[in-house]
Amino acid sequence: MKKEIWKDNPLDSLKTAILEAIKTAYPGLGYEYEEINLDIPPDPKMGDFGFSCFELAKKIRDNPAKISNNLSEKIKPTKFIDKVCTSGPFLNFFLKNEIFISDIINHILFQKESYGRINLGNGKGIMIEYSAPNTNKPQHLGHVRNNTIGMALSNILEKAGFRVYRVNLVNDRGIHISKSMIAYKLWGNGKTPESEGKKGDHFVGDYYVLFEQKAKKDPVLLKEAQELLIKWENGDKDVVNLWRKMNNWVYEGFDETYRRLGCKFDKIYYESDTYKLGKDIVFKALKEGHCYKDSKGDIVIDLRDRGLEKKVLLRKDGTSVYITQDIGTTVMKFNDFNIERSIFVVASEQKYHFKVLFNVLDIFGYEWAKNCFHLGYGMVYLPEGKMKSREGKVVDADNLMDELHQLAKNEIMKRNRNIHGEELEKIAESIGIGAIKYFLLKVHPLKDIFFNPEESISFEGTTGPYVQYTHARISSVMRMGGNKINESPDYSLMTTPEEIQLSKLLAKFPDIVFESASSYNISRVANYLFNVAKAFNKFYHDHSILNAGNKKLTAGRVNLCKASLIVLKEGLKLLGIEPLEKM
RNA sequence: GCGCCCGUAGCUCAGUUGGAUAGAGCGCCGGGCUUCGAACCCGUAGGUCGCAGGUUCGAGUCCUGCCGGGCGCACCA
Repeated sequence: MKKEIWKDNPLDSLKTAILEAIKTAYPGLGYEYEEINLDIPPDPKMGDFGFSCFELAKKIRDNPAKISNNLSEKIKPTKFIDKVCTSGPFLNFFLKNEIFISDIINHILFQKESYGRINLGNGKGIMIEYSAPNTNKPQHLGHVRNNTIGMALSNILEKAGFRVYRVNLVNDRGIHISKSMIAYKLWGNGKTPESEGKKGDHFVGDYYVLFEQKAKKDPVLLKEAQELLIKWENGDKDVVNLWRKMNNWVYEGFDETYRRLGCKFDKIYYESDTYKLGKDIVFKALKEGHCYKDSKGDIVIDLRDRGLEKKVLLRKDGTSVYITQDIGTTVMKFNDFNIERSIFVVASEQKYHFKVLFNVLDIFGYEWAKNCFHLGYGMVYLPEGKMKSREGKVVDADNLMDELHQLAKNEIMKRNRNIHGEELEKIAESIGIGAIKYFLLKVHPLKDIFFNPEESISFEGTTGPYVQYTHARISSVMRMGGNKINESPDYSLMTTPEEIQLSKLLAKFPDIVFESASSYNISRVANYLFNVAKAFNKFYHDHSILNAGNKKLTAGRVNLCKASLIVLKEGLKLLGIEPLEKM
């Protein structure tokens, strides 16, 4: 972490002043810029920003209160710092508000959409694999969480200065695919998604569910599915053709779901392609002695000295297992792209699998194996428990989006906002999908989510629509006259707690991007945006902007609105939620 | 049984990487639109941070042990 990362941070001069005071007071002490962390004191009466001296006390082996006192004498008021005072071990700063406000607003208005960009990544390549659907069923709420996290993380890392590559890995082969194929062969009667007027992934998914129902009573069906899989592996023409036809139906369905969610990929990997490379690599590793053939004939690797178990890498009949394909895919990723790090966004239930995978790759001699990271997010549960595709017990992604679209539409019409026709549909879509995304993103990715359809997604409080509403509200003020202000602002007139609080929060945006990107915690951005929106709404409620009674004050407040608009817009874009001008 | 994750207000969640008096939203009760968007704002009530120890100036946060919930531990992907 080098200083250049923070170049864009408006609080830079405060941090620099503290560092210089430390260097003057304690020469030779190795204290670094990035160790300086600013707090916000519990009460504004105590100061605008604070620095605690406990860390220093540890290094110097002295009383933190004494250090704080000592430092306070070394820091003189600057154009920026009004007053320094101590409160025990805390060194508190009062800023010259008009300078602070004018600095931060000017900074944001100058930076525009690049405000918040930091240099954490320094242009380094990073890959994010997300979504990874199976081609035997439509996507459900769990996939939506995955897609939403994957997109947001990609955007945030991009903002943090990484070169991000988004990829998908489609699980298009295996016994589960054979099951829907068998069901279609037996009961499909030549129907197609077109003939039934159904989305392709739903059409295929119905046969998968049908198979599971029938297979309960007729075990022969499972055998048929297994035989079909072997035929597929042997390249049987009819089987491969049917496989291709049904997968294409599914892809057409997925395209529609991805379009609505806004999923974009630089490349899509198919396991039907990558498993072959995986096999080659395992055979090579066998020759090199990294793994061995056990008494049954399976190729096995022994990971017990790494605290793991033995793991089969290839079946005795030469067919691949799950990990074989992932070995191939991961090697292919590092061959295809110039990346330093590879992130796998996959549900946390697969934690062990990835631990094994990364260890195997490490043993095989790939130095980049230590740069693979599994971002395992928590499960999504329904009130009745875990979602189960094979029983059809899921919250379907497409239905959910339709439902929220409709709810949003009702809300708009209730407010009678002169929004009609195509525009109404477009805005309802943005709000509905924004609500879903925000609902999933505001929770820490590691935590499980319990989804209650009746109460989970609302349009009030800590929600996507609340943030979007604030954005639309500011946009409206701009339309109503904000954009036509020519007067130059006088920031010394902006002295209220609401104006100061909002400005302080806007100044935190680059810090939030940093924290979110370095910990892969997308919920930080979501919660920060809520705080910004809340601070804006409070400010808006308490103070008049266009009718402030003083043109220079109006100009200042309009600029504060513009700066807030930029932060909200950039923040929403990071989350993959569309900022709206009207709603 | 073994391994990993999670326990914070009635419910859903934050908690700036160990810092000042633990915060929001929803819900309940009450208040605020002839004035820039009320999908908004304000107030009241609500807590043994699962329990018990430990580490230190300081623990919701770190270590240990319990309790409760989840997820893994296949030639399924």
